[in-house]
Amino acid sequence: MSVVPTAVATPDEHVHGRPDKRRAILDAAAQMFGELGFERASVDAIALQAGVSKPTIYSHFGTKERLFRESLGESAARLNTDLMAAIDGLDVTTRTWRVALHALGESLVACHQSECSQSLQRQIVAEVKRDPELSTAIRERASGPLLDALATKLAHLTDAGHLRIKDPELAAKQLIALTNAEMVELTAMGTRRAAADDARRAARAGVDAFLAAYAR
Amino acid sequence: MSVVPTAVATPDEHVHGRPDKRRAILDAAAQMFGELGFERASVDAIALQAGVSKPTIYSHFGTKERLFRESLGESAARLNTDLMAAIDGLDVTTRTWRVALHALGESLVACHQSECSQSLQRQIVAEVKRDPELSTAIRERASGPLLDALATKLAHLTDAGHLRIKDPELAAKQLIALTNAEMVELTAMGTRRAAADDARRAARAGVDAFLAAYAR
Amino acid sequence: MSVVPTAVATPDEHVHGRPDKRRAILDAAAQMFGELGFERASVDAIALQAGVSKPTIYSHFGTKERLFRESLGESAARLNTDLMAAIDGLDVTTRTWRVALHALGESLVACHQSECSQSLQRQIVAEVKRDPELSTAIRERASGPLLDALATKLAHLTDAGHLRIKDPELAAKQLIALTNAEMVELTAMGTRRAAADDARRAARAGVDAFLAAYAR
Amino acid sequence: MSVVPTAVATPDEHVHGRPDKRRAILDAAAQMFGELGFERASVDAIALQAGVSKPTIYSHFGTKERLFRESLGESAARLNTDLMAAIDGLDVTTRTWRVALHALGESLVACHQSECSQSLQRQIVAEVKRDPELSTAIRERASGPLLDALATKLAHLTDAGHLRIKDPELAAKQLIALTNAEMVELTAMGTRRAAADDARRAARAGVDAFLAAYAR
DNA sequence: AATGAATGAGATTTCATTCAT
DNA sequence: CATGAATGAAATCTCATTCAT
Repeated sequence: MSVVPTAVATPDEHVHGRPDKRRAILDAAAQMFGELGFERASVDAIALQAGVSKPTIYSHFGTKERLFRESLGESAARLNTDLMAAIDGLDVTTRTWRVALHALGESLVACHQSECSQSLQRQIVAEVKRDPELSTAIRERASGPLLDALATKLAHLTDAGHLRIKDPELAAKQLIALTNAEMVELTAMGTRRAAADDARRAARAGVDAFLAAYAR
Repeated sequence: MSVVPTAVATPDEHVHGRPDKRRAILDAAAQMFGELGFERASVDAIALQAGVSKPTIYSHFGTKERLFRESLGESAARLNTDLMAAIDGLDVTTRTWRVALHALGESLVACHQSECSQSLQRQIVAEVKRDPELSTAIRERASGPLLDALATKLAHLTDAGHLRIKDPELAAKQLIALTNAEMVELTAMGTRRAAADDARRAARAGVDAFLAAYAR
Repeated sequence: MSVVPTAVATPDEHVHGRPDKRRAILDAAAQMFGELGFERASVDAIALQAGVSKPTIYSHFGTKERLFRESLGESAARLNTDLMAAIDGLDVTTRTWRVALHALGESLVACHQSECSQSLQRQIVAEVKRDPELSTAIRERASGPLLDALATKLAHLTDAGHLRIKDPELAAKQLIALTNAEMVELTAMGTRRAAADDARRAARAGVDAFLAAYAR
Repeated sequence: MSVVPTAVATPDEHVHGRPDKRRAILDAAAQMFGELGFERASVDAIALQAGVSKPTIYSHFGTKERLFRESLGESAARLNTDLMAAIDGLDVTTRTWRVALHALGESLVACHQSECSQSLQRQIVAEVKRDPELSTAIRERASGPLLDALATKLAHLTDAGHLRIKDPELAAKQLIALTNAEMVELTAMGTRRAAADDARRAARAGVDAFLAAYAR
């Protein structure tokens, strides 16, 4: 059902070939797809970059399309790990929860403008119309869990009496939207990294607005 | 300096060819590029769709790349017109400014999920890395004016004592971010249109959060 | 019968259009064909260079092929004029006929490495297989008359008791062959001009060999 | 440095692909380029003639241009082999050296009007302006060695007291020029083969003139 | 008579994919 | 299992040539 293959979730059982070749291919694919997009990244170039032959790629992944999906799945998983780490780090019990929320905002912004996230976003947006399941896959693997975790934290903050939130899931989406509100411009649509100061200020401004709306 | 050619701004002076063929080509290009993206949309297909021959396209636009840019420029201009109309419609003087702001939010959401906007966004995000000037061009033609106009309106609302906004430009970005916060999920990343009700509710929720943060 | 059209021989009666346009086209054609050859010289480029529109070219010459032939015809005629002038200048009656013959050799070499001659040769050799009549046309317009005139002069020198030649036509060919013997290398196959000194020395060496063979 | 690739000099080490396909491609290329020239010979036609697919050609040679160069290199090498064989066959020690020199003249003429030589000449002259290095390459591979070998032979004949030659290199060029003096006309600029008798007579006439100039 | 505009045909080149070894 | 070699299909772009004005 999920587009992202099981092999990503359980990389121990290798479907095909030596795992190191598989790794090399996926790394090369992530790089090439990230830089050039699905169409412009040629299987030849990926094979060259990975140091394997083209048929090896095909024996492992069957199709350029499937290789692409697996590559995206990996990137999404990696990004998700980073984001979840940032959210898990939010301590809602301390009195300094506001500071912690600001720190979380900065982490979200940092993740958002990471090379991994930017290229992932580019690839998905570019190809999602051709393969709408990508949307589902990514939501299940990255956005969904992220929002859930964040919503849970916000609910806790509400329970603790710090915030006044009725729909935590909605609030989570709004928090993310607010922290990223300035990033489109600062990163020139994902073309370049924003200066560290600018990113921090943008995150702070987003969290501030969020607090203005929801703090008790 | 601007990537978007002058012909878009002043469509009266036809650069080349009979204007109707040029129109047909641009329409076909907008459709094909919108559906398939730059790479997968072939010039052959565009020519077929436009009912002209391939060389006609090349004699008008010289390059697939240039045709793409002109097509994007047109879409951006069209989208900009719609958005500006929505913003200009916001009456900040009446006592019912809250109602008006909610209506504006709905308009923004409607524009955002219009086919034109969605496909424009797809195309830009997909190709901006290859041609970073696209980012500048679009900001100058669409996002920039839109944000300026919206910021001005918000400043007026602040002047009128309704809102409490220090940085209107930032607030404008946040308002847009908030109204769109749920749209990514509702449109499945721009893959489908949201139900009218859902869109309205999303817009309302965004404006409500905005008001919670900034209403005096 | 002749490939080269009458219009070249009698440029007064213009077949089509104003003669100045015709001139401009032929000049542009000579230049483009000379630089790029028949295939690579596009009619577009010739029209641009001539400052006329493409249909004008077609209304004057009907076909790229015919334009090419007329252009070659003109070049051949021009080259022939130069060569005939050089040969006519040979005074066989004076006692200094050896000096005159050396001067003639130098003239032949000079003509041979003129831009006109080189490009003419390139074009003919390149296209003669596709259109063998070119060979006939050029022989009739340039090589033939040249050889005849030169043979006549050599016959006169024989009559005057200076040379001992049985077959003047053959001797004429040999004289030309000898003066050009070194030119292939000196001009790098017509790619560049030889230094004036080298050209003169080559001509002298050729005439010397000719005299060694045929002087009484 | 040399345009002609090493693969021609050392055809044992195959650069790419199975050697037989490479051979078939080069044979087809030699034929098509020889008949039609660089521009008019399409890669499609060469692939068809060779019985391979177009991408195979590109995987072997990378570019039409490179295929052309390799093809020319082979032709030049083949022609050089023939010419060197003819020259090596000249026995300068016997009393019948005059007969041998006439035989050599006939061989030179025969080589000159061979299909290989004619088409090689056509191709080089046609393309040398676009790629002047062709001139160097051919001189190094064919004309140069030929002239050297011939000059050496002529020097030997001078040493043996048969000829009186100061500059053997120059004399070699002149001998070739003289034997070919009539061939331009006899072959109609390389369009057709001369009758055997005519070719023999032309060779004889050229050698006779040479002897008249240089025999002691 | 001259032109802007249009086109059918064909050029080179690249790509994802599959055999045979 | 991995690969070198091969290919069908399709891409962008150019050209000589012709209408309609």
